[in-house]
Amino acid sequence: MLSTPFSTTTITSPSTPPPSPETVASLITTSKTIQQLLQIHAAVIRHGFQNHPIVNFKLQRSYSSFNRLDQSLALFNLTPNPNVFFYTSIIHAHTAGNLHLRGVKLYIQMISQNEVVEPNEFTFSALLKGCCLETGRLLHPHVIKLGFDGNMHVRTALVDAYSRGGDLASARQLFDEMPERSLVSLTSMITGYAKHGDLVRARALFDAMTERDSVCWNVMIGGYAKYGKPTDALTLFRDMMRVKMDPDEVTLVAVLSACGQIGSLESGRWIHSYVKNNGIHMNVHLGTALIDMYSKSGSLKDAELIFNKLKNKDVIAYNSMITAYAMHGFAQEALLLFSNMCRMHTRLTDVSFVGILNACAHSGLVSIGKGIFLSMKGKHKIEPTIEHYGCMVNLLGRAGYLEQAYTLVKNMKVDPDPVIWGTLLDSCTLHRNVRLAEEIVKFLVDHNLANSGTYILLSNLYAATSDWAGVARMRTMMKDHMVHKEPGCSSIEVHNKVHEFVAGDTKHPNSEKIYMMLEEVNGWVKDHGYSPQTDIVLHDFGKRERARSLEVHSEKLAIAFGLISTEAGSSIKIVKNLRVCLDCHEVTKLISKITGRRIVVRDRNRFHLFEDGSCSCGDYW
DNA sequence: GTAGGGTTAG
Repeated sequence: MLSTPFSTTTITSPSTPPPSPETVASLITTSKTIQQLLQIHAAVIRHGFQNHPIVNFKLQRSYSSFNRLDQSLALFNLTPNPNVFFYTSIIHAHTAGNLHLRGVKLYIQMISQNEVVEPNEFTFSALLKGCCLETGRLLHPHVIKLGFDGNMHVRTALVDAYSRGGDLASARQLFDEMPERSLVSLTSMITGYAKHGDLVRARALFDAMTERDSVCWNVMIGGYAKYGKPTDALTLFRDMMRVKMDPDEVTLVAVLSACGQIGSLESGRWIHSYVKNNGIHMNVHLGTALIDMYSKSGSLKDAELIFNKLKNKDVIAYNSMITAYAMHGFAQEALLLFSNMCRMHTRLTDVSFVGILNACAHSGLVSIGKGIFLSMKGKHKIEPTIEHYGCMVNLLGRAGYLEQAYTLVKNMKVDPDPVIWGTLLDSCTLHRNVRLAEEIVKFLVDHNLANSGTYILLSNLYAATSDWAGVARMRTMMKDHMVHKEPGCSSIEVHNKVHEFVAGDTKHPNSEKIYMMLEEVNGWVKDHGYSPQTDIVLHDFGKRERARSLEVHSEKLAIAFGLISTEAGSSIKIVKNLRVCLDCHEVTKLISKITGRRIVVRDRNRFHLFEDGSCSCGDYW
């Protein structure tokens, strides 16, 4: 008791008169720790103030601020006839803790009990904060009926509820009909657009703002980062720095995510230095974002350094590190972290399993992977999603257990997606299993699920087994059922500028030189006895496809550009949106041997480090 | 004595 100002000076000293409730109330507000607050609370009871409305109110607020909702609610329940202040505050405590249903219940209680407590505009602000769309729609008529819809805070909270919930039309109408816009209401509307991927509308509002604070910058940058526009995110971040708006942790987390997507180690390191040089607190969000950035930019070592130093690591930080190990093919390290998490009784998430199953898949650890997959539902009570099935299909298929993989797909509880069928077909090609591939393709065609990739895969398989009649059949089928698949796209960063290539791309200013380099490369690899497999397949698949039959996979273009635009001997780093194909993988190995360059390719699934003719994945990916 | 906008992983 001696450590608190309360106990030493005011309450326990026998020589001074007992404190007034007002004095106690003001002491409560100044308490810095939960321990201090508990001591003050004890003294409150000792002095018989526990029924004092203001003292109880303040105690409740303080408990809420320390996230002690249990104590908060107990005080509320002890208070006879709580007024609108007390109701509003306890509702706010619940909604701030994501317990909106209980907040609404308290609201219903206040308006339906015998002696009705009239809610005010503050009550609705509290109720609407972070609520879901349904709750917002439910409360909206109440707001109108009581005449609070003209209040700036309430109106903004409504705009926010609709806009977060995805009813952007209603949000926009409320927003447009506001008597005046504020920075906060604008940000709320922008957040709605940004969260739901309408970055054009978000940006239009953002550009029209007359004042901007860090929050709205963060929303806009974060929107770009989230919706696969990392270069836009970085460009906007540079604009932010140019106008001397200081970035905070939230900004940097978004920017790091963008750096990771691009694989831009240089920009990522710059952000890391910015954190160090500007005394920005390394919280778990920022740490996790750095781990993610470093691992996706190819530096597993830096990711590990951050992870080991990071305080208060949560499950997300662990997941990121496991994913990092998986991406780089370090299954044993991933398994070690995974078992540490299990030992600490950390509540694992679905992402933990995506990470660890991928780690197993990349190393062919079939029985361990199977065991972990089974433990998901059994021990951890997590229902596998399509992604977990995807990992298992990859694990089983790559390792040659094709029938097991196919059975798993046929029996899983979720609908298979094109990616999972693609994975399965890939495995059939790898293991030359024409029969199963045909069965799968027939299934896909019958169910209207086939895309151009499906036919190309089967066609490749026929070609690989010299079944030219099969190749011809696929050409016809492709003409009849043309469905497009995601185009391959690779990027490379040279001198702080990202260059993007799609298959067959001729848009780059240096295109001519790039194709000349490619010719040279083709000559080299032929001299090394390699003949490309894919060229024979794509001859006359209709007009569009004919243009593409001359195509070169995007990573080859990126590598060729890397070869002509970087110094001899330096590493080349490529980021690709799809998985690297067998042909490109073989060719890249040869290029690394012939040129003596290290070539790092990050594909959709993992890293490949090509060095002196071999790849870190051990040809297993 | 009570209110409105932003955060990470596949």
